Amino acid sequence: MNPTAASLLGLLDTCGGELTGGELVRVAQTRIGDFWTLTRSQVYRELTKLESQGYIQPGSPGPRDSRPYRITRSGRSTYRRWLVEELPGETVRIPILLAVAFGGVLPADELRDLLAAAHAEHTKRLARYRELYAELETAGVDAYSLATLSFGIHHEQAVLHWFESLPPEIPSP
Amino acid sequence: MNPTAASLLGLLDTCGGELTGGELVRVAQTRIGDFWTLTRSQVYRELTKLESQGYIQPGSPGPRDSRPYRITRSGRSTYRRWLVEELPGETVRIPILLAVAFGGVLPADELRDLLAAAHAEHTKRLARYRELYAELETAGVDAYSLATLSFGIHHEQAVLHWFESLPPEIPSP
DNA sequence: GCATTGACAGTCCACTGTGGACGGTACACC
DNA sequence: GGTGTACCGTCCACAGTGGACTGTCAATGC
Repeated sequence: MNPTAASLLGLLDTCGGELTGGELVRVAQTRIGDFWTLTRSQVYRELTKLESQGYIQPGSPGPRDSRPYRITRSGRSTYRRWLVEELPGETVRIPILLAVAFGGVLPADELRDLLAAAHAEHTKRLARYRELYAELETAGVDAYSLATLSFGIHHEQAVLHWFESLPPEIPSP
Repeated sequence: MNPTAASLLGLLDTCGGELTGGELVRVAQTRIGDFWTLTRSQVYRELTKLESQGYIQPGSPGPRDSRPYRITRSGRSTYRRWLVEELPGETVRIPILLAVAFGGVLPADELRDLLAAAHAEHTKRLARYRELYAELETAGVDAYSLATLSFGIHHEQAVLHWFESLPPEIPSP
């Protein structure tokens, strides 16, 4: 079991019915998209494997070759166990830090532009998260969804604080 | 050019000499390991490609088939341009958030244990970063290295704040 | 001296994750 | 009805991960 498979099973488990590959991609985008990416290719590959492992079951085909899947009893217990026993650690890949790490060899104005663009990007993202949070909160969404979104907010705030804490030796906006 | 290739060129550029694959893995671990992972397999694959592209040049072989590489003029200009023009966005993959997102279907005590373990882990990491920061600062390391480490500190602080901000409905330590 | 051992340099492979190209199908709109 | 478009799923090439494996050197102990 890998995280992608587990998240697909999680989505199928918590949707209370059947979802096709395309629907899973969409649902994943809104429900876990901010901290976990599911691409279409990945989703369909995993669905094939999950079916062969008996963790999901296809329902009756819909339009355009769409195949809705439903989680099985064994799929449910497997992914829940995976969540608590085999959860991998987080992986961080932050390209902008590469630019900072090697920033000493870059022209000062280019590094500054780079940092300014990233700063603007994160500012926008934070604003979007906050807005979304307010919406979901008033909509009475469950605490778990709010908690993951709240993580995003904490993260973006930290990034912005970091930008603003850069010492004057580093050309920053 | 991909981020891995760029970071290898960056390391070769800023080391002021030659490095073998093994040395690159080690140097990467200490210099950029906290926000970018380089595995051995990846490093050697990239080195082969970088040499065929003329971005690096092998020096005279050392013991145990070790091949030190030096960056070329074209390698230098290519990766520096990449840094400012083609830097990809950050990718975040945080498995613990999967457990939170689907936490509603988990037994409360299991979720709590999971969160407690993660909290302890991040607390330790933050302490380590802070220690390292103090060391590097007194050692008079350049501002760029301190800045990347500082990012790690901001990130870990944010994660811990998030843990502590979880609402009582979510079983947390 | 020589064998054993262990660390190290690099190779290889299977799997996971990303991104874009592609073909077929249904639906909406004229 | 015919056409465009959005959608469903497939496929492929590349990037990234992790572990198994070979060969080499050096230290250690006999």
